[in-house]
Amino acid sequence: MTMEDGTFESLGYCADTGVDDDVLQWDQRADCEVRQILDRIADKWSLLVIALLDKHSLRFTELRRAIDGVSQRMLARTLRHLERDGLVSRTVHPTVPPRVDYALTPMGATLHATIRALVVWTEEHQNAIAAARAAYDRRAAAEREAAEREAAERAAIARAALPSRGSPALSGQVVS
Amino acid sequence: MTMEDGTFESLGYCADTGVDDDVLQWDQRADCEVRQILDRIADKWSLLVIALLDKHSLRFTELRRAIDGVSQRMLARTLRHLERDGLVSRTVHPTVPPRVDYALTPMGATLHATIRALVVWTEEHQNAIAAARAAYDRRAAAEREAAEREAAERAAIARAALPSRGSPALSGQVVS
DNA sequence: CGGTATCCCCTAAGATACTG
DNA sequence: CAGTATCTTAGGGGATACCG
Repeated sequence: MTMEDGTFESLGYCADTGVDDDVLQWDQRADCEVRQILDRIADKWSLLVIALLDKHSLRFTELRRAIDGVSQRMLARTLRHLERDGLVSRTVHPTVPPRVDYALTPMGATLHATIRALVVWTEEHQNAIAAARAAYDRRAAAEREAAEREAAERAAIARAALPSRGSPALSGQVVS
Repeated sequence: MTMEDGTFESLGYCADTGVDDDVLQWDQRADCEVRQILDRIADKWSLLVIALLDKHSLRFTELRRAIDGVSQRMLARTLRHLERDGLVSRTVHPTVPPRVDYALTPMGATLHATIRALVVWTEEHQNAIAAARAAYDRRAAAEREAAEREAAERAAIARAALPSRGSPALSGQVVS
């Protein structure tokens, strides 16, 4: 059985609260349906599959080869999910070497357009993001270094203040 | 140390291949930067944070309360990531009860707009998706049932064909 | 208040092997 | 070829405890 499904018992259906523009409402809804659908769409492989299928339909192995890095299991899983969601269609040709073609449904095609916008955003900002990361890391490194220097200094002071002989009977050894 | 980071050693930088429209190129790039950024954006909490911060800046605990379900650890992690990527800014007020405000950077704001498009898509299609899922599940259930009926029939036939006594010495029991 | 560090569990996803 | 079944592992993410 197992079914490896989920989706059903997660985050019980929360009735749509009408067309409310409030952002708080947005994330409320995000918690119910949007979140889940988005997670599926944006998962590791779905995007790639949708991207590839936008040009023309492909068979299983063609997708497998095109994606490079996806395991058989993950590709099958991804395709079944997308099929279940009505985003890709699966047509089996009962030939001798079995042939299965995957294609985008009309709905899948509209999703592709939307996703494309996100990808474009990412492409446009990837340099800015890389720069921000570099800056952040530089700052973090500087801070860490400063902290270490300070710690060393403190240790030196402690050493100087202590009597030449080591531990005075109990407690206090090197001090952290 | 641990740092719990990653990001660095994953998927070495792949130089941008110019502005090529080919879809194959798209997913190639998706494998390098887009994929990773998208994963961050679409992760369990980032979306919510960005959504909330779009209205006005918030402090840590305000976000914590607003999101409901997020652990301290995850919220902190998410915020660090978003800060590192230059999507949210973190300003510390050195008051007696320390106060830290988080806000969207300009880049974060543009991302919000883009994400919003995706959310709108999801909202517009969630009914269609739900319907597709229901249809798929119905089909699957029907198929499974049919398979079970067939199996039962086959078992009945096997039982009838077999002599009243059980396994004939070696091999062939129920036959697959 | 605003975090970081630690432990620990559980699921997602890769590798492998088998089936129709 | 087009999958499913099984095993195993990395890391996402919660709970808890402690620092500044």
